[in-house]
Amino acid sequence: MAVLDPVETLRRVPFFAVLPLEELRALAAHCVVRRLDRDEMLFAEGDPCEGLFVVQAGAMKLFKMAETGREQVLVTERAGSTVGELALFDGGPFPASAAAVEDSTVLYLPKREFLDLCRHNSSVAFAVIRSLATRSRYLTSLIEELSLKEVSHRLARFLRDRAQRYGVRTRRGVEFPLEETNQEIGAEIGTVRDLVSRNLRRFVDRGIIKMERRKVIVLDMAELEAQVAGTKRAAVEK
Amino acid sequence: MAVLDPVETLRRVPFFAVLPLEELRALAAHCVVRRLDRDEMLFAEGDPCEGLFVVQAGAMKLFKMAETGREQVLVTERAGSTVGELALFDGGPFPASAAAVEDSTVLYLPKREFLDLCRHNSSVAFAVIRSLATRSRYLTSLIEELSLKEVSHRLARFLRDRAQRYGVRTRRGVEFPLEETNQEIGAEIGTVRDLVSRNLRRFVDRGIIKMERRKVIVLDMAELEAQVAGTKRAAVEK
DNA sequence: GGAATGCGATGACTTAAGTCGTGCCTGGTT
DNA sequence: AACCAGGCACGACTTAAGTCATCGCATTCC
Repeated sequence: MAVLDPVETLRRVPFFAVLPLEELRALAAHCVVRRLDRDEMLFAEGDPCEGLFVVQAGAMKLFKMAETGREQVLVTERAGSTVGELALFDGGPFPASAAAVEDSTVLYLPKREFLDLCRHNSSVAFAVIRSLATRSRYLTSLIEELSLKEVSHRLARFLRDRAQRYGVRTRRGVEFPLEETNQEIGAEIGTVRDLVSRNLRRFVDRGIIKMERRKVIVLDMAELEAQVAGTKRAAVEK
Repeated sequence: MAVLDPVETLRRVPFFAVLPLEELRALAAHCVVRRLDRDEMLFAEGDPCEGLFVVQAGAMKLFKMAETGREQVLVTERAGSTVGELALFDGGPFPASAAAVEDSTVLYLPKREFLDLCRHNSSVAFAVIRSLATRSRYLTSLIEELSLKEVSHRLARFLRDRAQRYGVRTRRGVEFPLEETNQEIGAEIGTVRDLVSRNLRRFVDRGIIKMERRKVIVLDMAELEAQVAGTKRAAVEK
């Protein structure tokens, strides 16, 4: 794989995209590249935050972990997304941990340079605001799911999202690969390995999906959507 | 009650506090005051967002509601806090509903004026960024609680927060009023009325707290703290 | 060709969470 | 004083969620 150009990476970040080339170059000059193997930690919850990370290749997950080992993924960021800006802005420690989901590279931009840029360039600041708002909106919907929906609905939503993003329409239905283990899916939708397995099987039994090795085929998209819409019990029709 | 001064209200908002008096006056001139009775809705999830609301008196809750009627409070904002800025920045509809927790008044500032201000005044923009970051941090901790902690721990945290904010140390322990109904507490910590009742009783039985009318007395703060720290089962000592 | 390993499947069980119904206070209203 | 409504208490029950242990199948690694 060719060495990636830091300038191109920065340009993919929504709030740097507005900068002219020479400013991007100046920023890139302050960046340090870091490679991470799969599952390697980028930082841990509680660590002090000294700069901004930009995902250049691969993917990073932001997650909370309980002493029991159970984990909840907050968000997974891919190329062109940033990690750690939250702690950077309010000055506190990282609110969650970050680790590579696959082999990845990230750029590290020291706090100082980034904050100066935000302070002096209002179009960057404004774009940062927009991206923080989008993130808050996402967190809000995660709270809604965890609090008001059951595991099966969260799993249905997860599958539907994958189908929309990576799905290919074939004569059998909408197909997409499922790389992660049940354990990882559990961490994303807020439950454990076992329940992911059981609920997947339930979907298969009901003819909503079909599973082949590391691949899912959605047979009945309408029914999958209906599952997503569900809420906790009592919503059962009378 | 005397009529409140809009300028004073705006000055309490962290990201307006930096403005000189004449700018605050100019902003205030664009504001419309609105009174709400307890439980009156300010806006509903999905409504388009046309401006920013600033709480002047009373308190507004931001919440998600399921068809079953079950509700999850995201955050409660009091005087000097804003409501609705999230949708304003990313241009989407409101991600949650808002209603008055008690009789309240809010200022309404049209989108246009506020966005212009953010775009042209970088110190306001920067302060907005900081407040969005703080809010995200809060949402993150709510997700952690909902996903990784049990109802009793969430209730313990709720009680501890109240004790810290409103508690008065007496010879019996730390006392504070508990205005809300079990229903409302449930909506805040992500459960139903019944479980709040049962878990409160459990704390009373164990001698951690004592309840009198609309008042709570924390008898054993150390134990309450220990409860807050807990996670889901398996963490039980062996 | 095993041996080790990690993951998925699954049945049996335990427990927290949630539901339902009833009855009792308490505070406010007329 | 009598009444009513809202909220709380509580016991009995149901169910989703989670735990545990076992088995089997691929992959990978010597």
